[in-house]
Formats: sequence, structure tokens, C-alpha cells
Amino acid sequence: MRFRQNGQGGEKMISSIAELISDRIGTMPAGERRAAQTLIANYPLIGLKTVAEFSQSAGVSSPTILRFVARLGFQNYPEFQSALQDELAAQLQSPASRTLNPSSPGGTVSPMLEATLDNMRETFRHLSDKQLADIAARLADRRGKTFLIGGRFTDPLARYMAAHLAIVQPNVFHLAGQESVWRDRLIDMGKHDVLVIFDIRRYQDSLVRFAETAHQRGVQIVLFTDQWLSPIARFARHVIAGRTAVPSAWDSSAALFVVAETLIGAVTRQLEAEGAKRIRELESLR
Amino acid sequence: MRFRQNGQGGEKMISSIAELISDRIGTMPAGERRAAQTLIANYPLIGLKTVAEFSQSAGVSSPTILRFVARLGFQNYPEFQSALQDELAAQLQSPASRTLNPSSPGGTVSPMLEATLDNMRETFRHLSDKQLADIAARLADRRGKTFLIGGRFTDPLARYMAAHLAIVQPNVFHLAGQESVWRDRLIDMGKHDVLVIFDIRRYQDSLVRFAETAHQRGVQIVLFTDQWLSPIARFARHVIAGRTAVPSAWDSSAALFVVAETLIGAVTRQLEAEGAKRIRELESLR
DNA sequence: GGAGCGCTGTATCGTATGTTACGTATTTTG
DNA sequence: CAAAATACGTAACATACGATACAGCGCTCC
Repeated sequence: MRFRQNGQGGEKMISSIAELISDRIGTMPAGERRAAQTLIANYPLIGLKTVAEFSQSAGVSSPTILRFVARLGFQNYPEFQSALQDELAAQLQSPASRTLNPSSPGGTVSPMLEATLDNMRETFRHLSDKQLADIAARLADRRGKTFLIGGRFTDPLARYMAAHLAIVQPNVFHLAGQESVWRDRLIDMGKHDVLVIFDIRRYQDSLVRFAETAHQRGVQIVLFTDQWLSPIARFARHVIAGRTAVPSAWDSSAALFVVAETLIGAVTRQLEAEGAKRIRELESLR
Repeated sequence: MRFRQNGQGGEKMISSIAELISDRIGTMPAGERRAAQTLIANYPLIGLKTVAEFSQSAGVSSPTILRFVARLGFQNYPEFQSALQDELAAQLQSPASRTLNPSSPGGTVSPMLEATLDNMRETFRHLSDKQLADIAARLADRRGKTFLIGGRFTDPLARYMAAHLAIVQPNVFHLAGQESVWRDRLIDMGKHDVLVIFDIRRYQDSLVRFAETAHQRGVQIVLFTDQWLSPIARFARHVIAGRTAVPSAWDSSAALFVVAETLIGAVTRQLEAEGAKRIRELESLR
């Protein structure tokens, strides 16, 4: 319809301007690429504003914007805007079509995304509000210390959670480095402390041993694992089992990541009073 | 906000222009009523076109359209259009995925989860297969080295990605530790290398500077950022803009996390041949 | 290291757009 | 039914917007 380009196409089906852009963004000079990126990032509303506003948002000059739309095959800026409006109109008419990128079939994107979204829904289905509230309360309890550790691939999750928790409360420690190093930290742990462990298969022996001794010392363990449950579940006070299956060579930790973010949010809310003061203090330190 | 009218009303809650119109359509003269009806019928796109087009669609003259928007309380036509655009923006930001959601009944599912799922859908909607394939191809290109780095909260994502990529191919480096340490690594970077940066607001100056000098050295930058685009986007070859808004004190990096996992999967698939051999070797090393 | 090309921004121009004034038509009211 | 008031459209106006010419700059390729 509109996007018949120079070559007698037929090779590729371009059905939206967004696709057209990502198709050509590789062949664009730097300035026009910035225009393309800002348009995609705030698609499509920036394209409906004036050239001046668009150019300012993108940090380039007006002519660059015009060259950009010219490269997309439009005769002039108004024609480009009309195309965007038509697209919007079609989208608003049939709300069902707004679900996903129309590149679904056969693409590499959507099976992965679909599986991940399913994983999250499943994970949260088996997770009660009460359970999350309990864990959040435990993590917000300031009488004890909080330690976090993860396995080979999940340690970044422990880091991520630690980075946030350490801001809203004191005594949060991420256990990193060599095994011998964090094993020695066991001596600091007691029955008022919490140990958050991330462990998905293949479960690491070192982590299991670590959890066991911690448990013997009375430490409360919160375990993030997969649906097959790490052996650490045996010692854990709270177990969060996330779905990990995706069409990829690797397991996905995304569901656990979202649970972690949810907990971070809950703990923060719980510590709001002291947390706010603490955050202000930290700001002033910077 | 915008619709405070003449009287200081607290009488009626007007939250959209469409409501405002149907509220006043009774008091309008015939011509303006026709304008109102045609706008409602094709809401809101006709209002984004020019006065001439609007007037022609409604079968009235231009001044009638202007008197119509004036009666709604707007100073001039552009102001009216801006209001419509803002409304559209808000609508597009949070897609009404509430329509079909099998996970709601009874238990109050965390609004956090809902927002996160929306964020992912939105993020991937602006992301084409082609774009991901391009980035994956670049990351799988074994002629150069791959460096990864992140900001205060996003560095764990860089770690996560690095942990996986380093298994399927050599020459993958996560830049950690003190700024001076990784800044010195710039000397190893050239035009065949790729630098993956995670940077969401508030954007870190140190990262921006780092990206700039890397860019000057010809390094290809892949940027993971939020929808407001880190200033690094200026130097980036590829930009991935993830949605981050959630009902929490913190921004969410979950959408970026999923994109990262998707890329990891794509790269792995691309390197399948050599990757499989490599993985077997690693297995035997353990 | 030099010549050529391509990209980008500044400044200028023409025009399409929103705006306003005014005259005519239509309805309302005494 | 007359007279006034309101509503509407035509036409002229001014502004701001998109378009273009040109010069400076960096980059690539001999």
C-alpha cells in the first residue's frame, strides 16, 4: 500500500512504520539514527508533533528529521504524519491487534516472550500474597542482618536485590568472591539473621553445604529456586519456586527476578518511615 | 489539571476531553455540535489533523471548529491538540491488558506483576525481530571482544549476561570494580569490539564519559536503557528502550532483563555449532 | 598525507495553517 | 410581525511551520 520502496519488493512484508524503521536503521547515518531511536522509544507520538519538537527531543537539527522521513520513503513531513495517524487509527479501532508486534509468527522474539510471561503468571499463581508479606516482613525486620548469595547464574539476582535492600536498611550484605571467603562469614550469622539464597539447577554443592550449616546455626533461609526445588528447600524457612522453562538453551531467571523486585518494593514500603529518612541521608552523601 | 474551567468547579470530575465534550454538547449551537459529534465518532484522530480537514469532515467552516475548541476552554487550536496527544500518550503507555487476564479471580494479584507484564509487552512491541537479530549477530561475531558494564542497579544485569555469553564464546569481559580500573580497559578496545552498557535513570556521568571515549575509539555500543533514553544513546549503535514504571518506590529492570535473556538465547543459537563443542569442553573441565 | 565524498547544522525562504474581522443568514423575543 | 441578537461562513491577515540552499566539518579511501 504505502511502503512500496525503490526495489520491486515482495521480498519482505513491511506493515508498519516502526518495522520500516528498524529495517533501515542499520543503513542510516548517526543523526538520522538518533531520530529513529527517539521515535521508536516514544512511538508514535513524537512523530505527530512538529518537526521542531521532534528535532529537539532527538537532539538533532530540523533538516536531519526531514532527511530521516525522506529516507523512509515519504515525500514530505505531513505525508509521514498522515501515515502515522492512519496506523494509530487502525490500532485504536481494533484493540485486539495491540497485543504484540505483528512479527509474531516464526520470529525468534515472541515464543521467548510468551513463555516468559507464562512463567511469571504461573509463578505468581502459586505464590500467595500472605507468603510474600511474610517474607517481606522478615526482611524488613531490623533486629538481624540480611545476607544474600546466589549460584553461578543467579548471583547477579542476589546482587540486584542486595543493591536495593542495602539502601533502605542497614546490615545488608552480599556474599561474593571465593567460596572460602563467604564461608567464613558464617561465624557472623545467628538466629536473628536472614539468608537469601538463589539456587536453580544444576544446584551447586557448595551452596547446599553453606545453607546447611547456616540452618544449623539457626539462620532463617529464604530460598529462590526453580520448580524442581533445590535441595536447600529442605532447610529453608520460605521457598519461592519460579518457573524457568523457555525455548532457549538456557533456563530463564526472569520470573525469580520479578519476584525479587516485588519483594524489594514490599520491603521498601514497609520501611517507608525510616527508609525515607535513610534515602535522604544517602542522597546528601553523594 | 488541564480542565479547570471558568468556575472553580469541584462539582464534576472531568478526566478526558471526550467526557468534557459530552458534558457540554447540550449547550452548543448546531454547527459546533456537528463538530463535537464527528470528533467523538473518530476520536481522537480527527482532532490531530488540521483545522481545514476537521472542518471539512464535520461539514462546517473553519471558524466554527475554532469556536468549538474555544468553548471547550482551550486558548487556541494547538493547545487543544497537545491535550489530545497527552491523552493518547497516557493511553498508549499503559495498554489495557486488563481485558483478558486469567490470573485475577479472587486473590488480589500483585499490581506489581500486572505492571511488569505490561512493561514487557510494551518493550517488545517496540522491538523488532530484525533489531534483535542484528544485535545478536554482532554479539556472536567472534572477530572482536565483548565488554559489558552497568550502572548502580543495573550492573547485575551486565553480570548475568556476561556469565552466559562467556560460556558460549571467548573474549567476553564484565567490567567491574572501581571506575579507574575499567576505564583503563579502554586501551584494549577497538572498532571490532562491542560494548554492552546498561544505564537507566538517573544516568551515571561516569558511564556516559566511558561510553563517549569508547565511541571515539570506534567501539560499537549496545545500550540497554529506559524509555527516556540515557544520553549514551547518542553514541550507541543499538538502543534497547525498556519500560521501567511500576507501582513501587523503585524502577523495574525486569523488562530489560527479559530482553537480555532473549539476546542470550539468540546468540547461543547462532553459535550453536562452536558453542556445543565449547560447552562440552567446559563440562569436562569441572 | 591529501583529495574527495558524505553528513550535519545555520540561515533563509515560501507557504500552509490558524486566526480574526466583517457581512449575511437564521432564529428568537417582545 | 418586527426588531434584535445570535450563529455561521467568506475573505483577508499574520504567524509559525516545513522546505531548501549552502557552508563547515569529519571521515574514508586512495
